[in-house]
Amino acid sequence: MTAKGFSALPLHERIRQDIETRIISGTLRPGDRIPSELELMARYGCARMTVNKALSALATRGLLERRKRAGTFVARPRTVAMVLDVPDLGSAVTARGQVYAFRLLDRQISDTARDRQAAADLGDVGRVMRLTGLHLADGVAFALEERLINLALVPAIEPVDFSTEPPGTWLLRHIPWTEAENRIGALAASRAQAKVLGISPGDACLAIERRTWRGADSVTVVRQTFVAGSHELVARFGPAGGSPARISAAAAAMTSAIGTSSA
Amino acid sequence: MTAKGFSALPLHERIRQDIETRIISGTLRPGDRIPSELELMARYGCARMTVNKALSALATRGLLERRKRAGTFVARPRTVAMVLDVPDLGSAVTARGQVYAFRLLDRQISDTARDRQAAADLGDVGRVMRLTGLHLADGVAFALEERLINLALVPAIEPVDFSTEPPGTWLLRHIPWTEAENRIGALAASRAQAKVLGISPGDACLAIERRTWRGADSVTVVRQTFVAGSHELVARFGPAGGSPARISAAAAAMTSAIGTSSA
DNA sequence: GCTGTGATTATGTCTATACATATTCACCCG
DNA sequence: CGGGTGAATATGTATAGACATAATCACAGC
Repeated sequence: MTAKGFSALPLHERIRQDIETRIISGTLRPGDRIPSELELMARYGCARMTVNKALSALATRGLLERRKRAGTFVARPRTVAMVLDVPDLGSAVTARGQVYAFRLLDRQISDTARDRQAAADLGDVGRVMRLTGLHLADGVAFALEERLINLALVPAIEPVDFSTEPPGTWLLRHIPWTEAENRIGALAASRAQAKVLGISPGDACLAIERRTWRGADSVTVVRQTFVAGSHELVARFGPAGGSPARISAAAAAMTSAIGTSSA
Repeated sequence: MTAKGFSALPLHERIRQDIETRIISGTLRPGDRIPSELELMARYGCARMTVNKALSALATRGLLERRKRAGTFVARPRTVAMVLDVPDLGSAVTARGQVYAFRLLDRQISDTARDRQAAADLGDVGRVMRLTGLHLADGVAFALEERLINLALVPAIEPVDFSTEPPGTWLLRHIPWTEAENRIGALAASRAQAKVLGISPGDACLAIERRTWRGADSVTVVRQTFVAGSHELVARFGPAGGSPARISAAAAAMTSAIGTSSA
């Protein structure tokens, strides 16, 4: 693009966009070799470090592949790693203009020596806290949360009252973690789940299981069950700097060609 | 000085990891100001450009915020960004030791001038191809795929026979894209969806809608509907360089404390 | 013909320097 | 006392050169 007539952009950025444009437009095809840094440095009339900065950025983004001695090549797209935004539930609800609340349903202190399930989830860590609660938007339950917390690692949470702040937010603000894993799937609501969520048994739900570690120790394991349609996860891959405006314009749901979902 | 310790990683990478570790572990908290490039350059005993490379990388990743004259600050996290692996379905099935196959159910050529739904999904792009097909593992259907393809951008796909390669894989191998977005949710199977997937209407399904762009143009929009339990997405945040071995050991499912799901 | 080895080459990293740019801070003037 | 102005400061960009590293290519020797 570079709609700016002046050289508003730094040089390495213009070089990057120039090459990126050639890849996107198909002038450069996957597997093609692009000129060496020395050649590009002559072509753009700049130092090699400047060319290097542009090419390195494109390589980091996966558009180029660089091999020593061989040269720089347009990458062949393979499996893709996208960035998944995992928002705080309270913030997400508030951002939609609704009132968020968390209601604690149950709270128990257990021990991995007696509680085999907790031991399977957190490892043999000793005392654990088991929480069950509901996430509400405008007073309506949309997600059920079941959580295990390693009390040896987070003793300060034992006396906390979660009426003002849900446990996830409390942990996020108080306990740093070094690793986390989300598993995302779908399930049919059990009878008990359906009852507290106000839906029917067997109804579709989105299930997210999140585990966090601090170094080698498990901090918490949480399973959140969302009523279908109440929550959506968005993962992106694209130019640095966030989502283009186009995406929101194209957000109309794709209606099923098979199921003319009449309801 | 520049004591070349025999570390495998380059210096700017070690500096980056050092600072990143302090942020993630909480030693550096959101809003904290970190030392200036001049101070860090003295502390690490290197040139400013080396420190700059490390800090710029962290700023690009959103972990730091840099303001001229003011300094460099730990960014306040809005959402937690995790890395979501989006594997090729065929590879994923094969990796589990099953036989993968794709069966094309329907194929139509349409036009956004007449097909308002296609126009809503891809924009006013002219001719489009609409595909419907099934993904099979060991001969059993586990996912339904409904796809729209912008033929103006991908004319070469029009004569392709998808008996050997599903359309997603074909596109991945032939068409580079610059942006992609996944939306992940749950839904109840419609009557028609249930029929082709061999499940009952209303059964829980995991729904993934993926859009890809090349520059400003839509390439394809695809909606995949997975039978609940047949497919799981995994997103991670952790030390750079892949998944720790521990995760596979901790993969035991967390049984619901509420719903003693007897089936 | 095959293999190993060394020269060649392109990228990777790092340094030292210079100037540009944006903000903040302190000071001076009205 | 308030506001404008210039100096100080931290980052942003760019350069030129140096050495490191890895992969390839060509050639010599078996």
